Amino acid sequence: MAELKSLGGEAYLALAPGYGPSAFAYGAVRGGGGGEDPRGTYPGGGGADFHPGALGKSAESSGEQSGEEEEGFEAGVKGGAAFEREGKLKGAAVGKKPKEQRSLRLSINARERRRMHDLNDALDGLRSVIPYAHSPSVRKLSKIATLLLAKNYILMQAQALEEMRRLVAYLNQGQALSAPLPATLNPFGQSPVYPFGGTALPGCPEKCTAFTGAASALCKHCNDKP
DNA sequence: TAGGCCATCTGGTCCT
DNA sequence: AGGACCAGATGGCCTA
Repeated sequence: MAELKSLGGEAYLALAPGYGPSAFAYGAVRGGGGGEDPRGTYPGGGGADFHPGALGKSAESSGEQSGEEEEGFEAGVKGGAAFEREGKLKGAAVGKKPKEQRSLRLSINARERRRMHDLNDALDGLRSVIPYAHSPSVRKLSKIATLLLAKNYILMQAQALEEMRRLVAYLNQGQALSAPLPATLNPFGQSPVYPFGGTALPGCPEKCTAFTGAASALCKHCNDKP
């Protein structure tokens, strides 16, 4: 659970029942024992999971990797078996020769694989911007956990942004900062602690630079300065 | 061994 | 007709 502390902003970490605790345990417990994801990375996945078993199947059945459609093709363990059982294709393939049907089916399979790989790439991209622990010792977020965390993270950021806007609006009213902010406007507590860890600069009485280190376009005092 | 997660295959549906 | 998208089925791998 240690790595969970590095996540910060715990509000967005609250996952739906069934995913939150399990997701935590997944990352903490499994990752803690572990090292790198033993499953590795699938080819072309851009860092996404690679399933050894899937690789075997993929390498054997994938047109992408074995010379697209055919010859080296071996029916997949499941779908392939079903395909063999069916021995036919519905829809567009109806009326085509078996070899053409097979070629078409393999083409469709390859497209679907690419589509899913693209989807996984996108999920990896999403994981990369979610501030959960990224160390090798932490297990990668599952797909569902990634989506739920992303959703909560977005909500949290939106809420934080709204708080900041209200705070800036309050400061722009020209009221002295020495007076404690109303509770509703001071999410950071009684002391003048600012979200970005900056220190108020003496130049601006409104201390707006404390937030960004630069004069704020939203601060009337900064804007009034020559 | 059960449960979770995942990759792949497949057929159906919708859209261009 | 062909491609994209989707959901169900299947089986492999890993962890508790």
